[in-house]
Amino acid sequence: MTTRRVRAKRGEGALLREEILGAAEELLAEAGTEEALTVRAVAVRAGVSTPAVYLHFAGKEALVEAVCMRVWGELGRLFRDNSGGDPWLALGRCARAYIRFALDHPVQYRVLMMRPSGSPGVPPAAAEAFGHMVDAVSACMETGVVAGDPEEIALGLWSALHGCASLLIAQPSFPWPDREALIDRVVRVAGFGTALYSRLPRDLPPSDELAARFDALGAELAAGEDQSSP
Amino acid sequence: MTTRRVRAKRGEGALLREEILGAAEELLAEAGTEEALTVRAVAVRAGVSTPAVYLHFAGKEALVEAVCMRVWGELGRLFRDNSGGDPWLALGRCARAYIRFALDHPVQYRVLMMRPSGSPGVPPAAAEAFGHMVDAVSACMETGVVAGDPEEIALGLWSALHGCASLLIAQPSFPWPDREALIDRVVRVAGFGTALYSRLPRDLPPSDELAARFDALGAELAAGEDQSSP
DNA sequence: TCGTTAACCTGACGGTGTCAACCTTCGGTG
DNA sequence: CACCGAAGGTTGACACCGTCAGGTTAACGA
Repeated sequence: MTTRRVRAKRGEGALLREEILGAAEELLAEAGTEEALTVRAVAVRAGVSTPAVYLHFAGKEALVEAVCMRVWGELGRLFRDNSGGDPWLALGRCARAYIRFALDHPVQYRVLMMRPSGSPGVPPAAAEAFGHMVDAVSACMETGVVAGDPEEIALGLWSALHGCASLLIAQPSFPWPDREALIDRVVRVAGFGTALYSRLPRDLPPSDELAARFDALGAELAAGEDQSSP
Repeated sequence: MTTRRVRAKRGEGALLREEILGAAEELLAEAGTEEALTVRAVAVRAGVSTPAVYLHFAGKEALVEAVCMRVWGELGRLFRDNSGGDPWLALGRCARAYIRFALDHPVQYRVLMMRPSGSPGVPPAAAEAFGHMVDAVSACMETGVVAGDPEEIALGLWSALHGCASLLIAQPSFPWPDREALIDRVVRVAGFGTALYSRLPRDLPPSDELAARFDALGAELAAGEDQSSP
C-alpha cells in the first residue's frame, strides 16, 4: 500500500501541484504513452485521492501538457549554450542540440509536436522551438552568405530537423543503419540547404544538367573540405 | 434511431468487414483523432452490435490500423505514376507526391507514422514509404551524379519530407506563411541535398570559408538556373 | 424436416475521466 | 478559550469506454 500524503499547510496548497507533476512525469516515462497514463495512477503515486488532481489541473489533457512543457525550458538553455562564436558553426551545433533534445525526451516531444493541437492558437512549444531556429538563422544572415526571409528559411531547417527527430522517435523498430550518422547527415544537408537557399535553382534540373553543374560544384566543395579537415 | 443492418447471408460474413471499415473511416475523418473514435460508434454506424466488430478485428487498435492501411496503397500508385522520365525530375515529383499524400490523408498519416509503433518489427507503412524513396534514389544514382548507399541517402530525403508533412499536419494552427512555398522549398533543398550528398563537406564550415566557397558556387548554380528557366 | 453452423446479439465486467457534495483541519477573530 | 470561515482535500457516484462469455437467429445441406 502507498503512504498517504500529509495534508499541506495553509497557503501551501500549490505544493501538491509540483508533486503531481513529478508523479505524472515518472509515470509518463514508464508508460511511454500519454494514453497509458492514468489520472488515478498519478494520484496514487502522489499519495492523494484522484479528484485532488483536478484541484490543480483542468483535466488530464492539461496535466499531460504541463508535464511536457516542464522540460521544454531545457531546449532554450541548449540553444543559448550553443549560440556563441561563428554563426554557421553555431547553427550546426544548435541543430544537433535540437535533435538530441528530442531524443532525450521522446515522450514529451511526441506529445507536444506530433499531435493535433488540442487548443486553438499556436502551441507554445512549437512557437518557442521555431523562435530559436529563426534566431540561429538570423545570425547566419549577417554573415552575408545567405539572403531571404529568416522565418521562411528557418521553416525549412526546422522541418528537416523535426523530420529526423520524429522519425527516430516514432519508428524505433525501424532498422536504422546508424542513428548518429543519420543525424549528422540531416544536420549537414539541412545546414547547407539553409546556406544555399537563395542560390538554389527553383527546382531539380534533369540529370544531364545536374551532372554538368555538379562537376565544377563538387570540385569547389571538395577543395574547401580538404583545407578545413586537416 | 439508426436502421439495423440485415444479417448477411451464409458465406458472405466478410461483407460486414468492409462495412465496418467504411464506417470507421468516416468516423475517423469526422473525429480527427483515433482516441475520439469509438468502437461503439463504429458499430452503430454500421448498423450492428458492438461486439460484432470483434468478429473481424482483434481490437480497436487493429481496426484503426486496418482503416489507415486501406488508403496506403494510394501512395504506391502515386510513386509509380511519377516515376517515369528523368530520374531527378522524377525524384522531385515523387517528393511532392509524398507530402501531398500525407496532407490528403492527415489522420491516417499521423496514426501510421507519428505513433510509438505498437507492434514490434518494422511497421509496413513505414517500410513501404521508405522502399519507394530508395527506389527513386537508386534510379538517380545511375545518372552518376551522386554516389553512396541508396538506403542511407534515402533516409535523409525521407526524413526531410516527413518533417515537412508532419509539421504541417500536427501544427495546423501555426502561422504558416505559405504551405505550397514551404513544400517547394523543402523538396528543392532535400533534392539538392540528396544530389550533393557525397560532395558535401563533413560539417558546416565557419562563415568566412563558407562565403569564399559560395561565391564561386553561387555563380555556378545561378548560371545553370538561367539556362534552365527561360 | 432437421440439425449444423455461420452470423450475430445480450448482458456484463473492469477500468477510465470527471463531477457534486461532503468532510477536516488550520488560522485568525471575538 | 470558543468559534467560524475557508483552504485543502475525500467519498461516492455517473457516464462512457474496450472487451468477452454465452446465448440467439437464420441460412443451407442432407
